[in-house]
Amino acid sequence: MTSSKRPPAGVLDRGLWLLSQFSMERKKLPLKELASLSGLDKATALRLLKVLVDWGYLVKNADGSYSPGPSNLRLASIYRATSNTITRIEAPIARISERVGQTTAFFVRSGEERICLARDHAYQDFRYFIEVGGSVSLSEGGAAAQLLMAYSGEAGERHDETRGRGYYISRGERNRHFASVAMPLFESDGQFLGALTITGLAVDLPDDDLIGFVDIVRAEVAGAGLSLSR
Amino acid sequence: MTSSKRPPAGVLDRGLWLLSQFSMERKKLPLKELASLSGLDKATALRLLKVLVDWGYLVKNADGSYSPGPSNLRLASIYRATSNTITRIEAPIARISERVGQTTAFFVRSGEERICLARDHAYQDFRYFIEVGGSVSLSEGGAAAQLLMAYSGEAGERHDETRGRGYYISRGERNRHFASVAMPLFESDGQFLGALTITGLAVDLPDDDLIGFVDIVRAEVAGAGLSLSR
DNA sequence: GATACATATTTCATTGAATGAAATTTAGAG
DNA sequence: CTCTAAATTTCATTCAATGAAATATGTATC
Repeated sequence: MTSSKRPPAGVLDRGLWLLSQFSMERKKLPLKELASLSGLDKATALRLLKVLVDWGYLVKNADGSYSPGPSNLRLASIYRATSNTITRIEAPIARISERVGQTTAFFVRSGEERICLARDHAYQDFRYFIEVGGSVSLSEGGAAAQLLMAYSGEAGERHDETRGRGYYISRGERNRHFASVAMPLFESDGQFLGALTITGLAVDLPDDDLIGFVDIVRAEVAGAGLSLSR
Repeated sequence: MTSSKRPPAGVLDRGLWLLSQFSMERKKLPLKELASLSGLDKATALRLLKVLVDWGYLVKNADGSYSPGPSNLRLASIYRATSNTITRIEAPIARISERVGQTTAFFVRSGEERICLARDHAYQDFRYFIEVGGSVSLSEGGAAAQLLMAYSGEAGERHDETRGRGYYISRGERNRHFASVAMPLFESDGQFLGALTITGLAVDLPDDDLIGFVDIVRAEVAGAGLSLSR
């Protein structure tokens, strides 16, 4: 298992690059694997890992493998406290999912990933996991990813279309049986914040229904001083 | 405002050192302040900050200041998913706080800090905040901090006593009107996990009550395969 | 309990990335 | 528009980072 990408140059970049190797699918990784996944020499990786463990961003498990550590909770809780977006979006999300009877979630772009900042607590389909903090590569699609790309300056005809339309509908793009509609969310001053999505079983959701959701969302987020266009 | 401590040497250490400057009290910091707090040259700090922003561990606000970014949520959610301690302790915590009618929380040591991994949802006193992810320096006391020091190999008569006693009671140590009892939590194989604390208004909680809580906790955590001694 | 294999850790001479003082630019206040 | 403070860029010097090789540790296998 060799690395898919070349490792970055700087030491701090390399440390964070190591952290980026962890995911919900790869929660625990031994040195060997971290070295090969990251493309770093194992001695180099080992030195960086020591530092990350010292600071609590990773922990070294009894079996010698590494996994994310408690310091991440610390920063996450500060992040949550500063992000007024999260606090403001939670109430609208609850009302939207109530009204449409489907899963509602909010995503932001971070680098080449999309991260879930909030989701409703009501509709948990075991076939379709969305966790707060969960992230997937933008290239792995989904409505949220397409929308985030379109509204964060990505060029291309497909993205032009999305921007013109003001929403993006996907059917089975990321998860075979599901359909989603994603909408851009803007601060009152016009700043782009992220993507709000409504997802449910494809068989329950013809395109017309998904398009109809847009108006519901527009109405609900307005109460929090947010809008779907600049 | 000059730095209290000398900055570490390695680049990765320095990057994480910068991250450690943020806290619930200092959620947003401009370059100037980060440089002086960390003791790093502002050019050096700026370069490191760029990297941290690129990876989403910090965000640069409109006013030029920095604060923790969404990538921390990503790692925090992986951490939460790997930490079976958190999942196992949540149910006992809920039952304990129910039985004793006070705030119950669980803390681990990370470096020179104590981080809250879990707390009950029942007793939220606005004068006594404990947030999941919240952290304070071990030196700033509190029962949890004293207990974590005693059980993570710290030397000293005070810590010997705590280890001998098997719990630590504080009255107004960290927060004037409150009293707490902290107990060590062990994995079934004897591994020390962290400190479980029960906190409430000092006037409601004579020492005898606090000591009585120990047996309740012992009984409740046993159900999750945890114990209060090796 | 000895042997072999795989993974983790340490070492150290070489190299190139990190450094920070100074110069320059940008932004806000008056 | 001018002044001041903060942010950013530059670049010659230096010191921390590097990684190949040697060594150690752990764990299956016979």
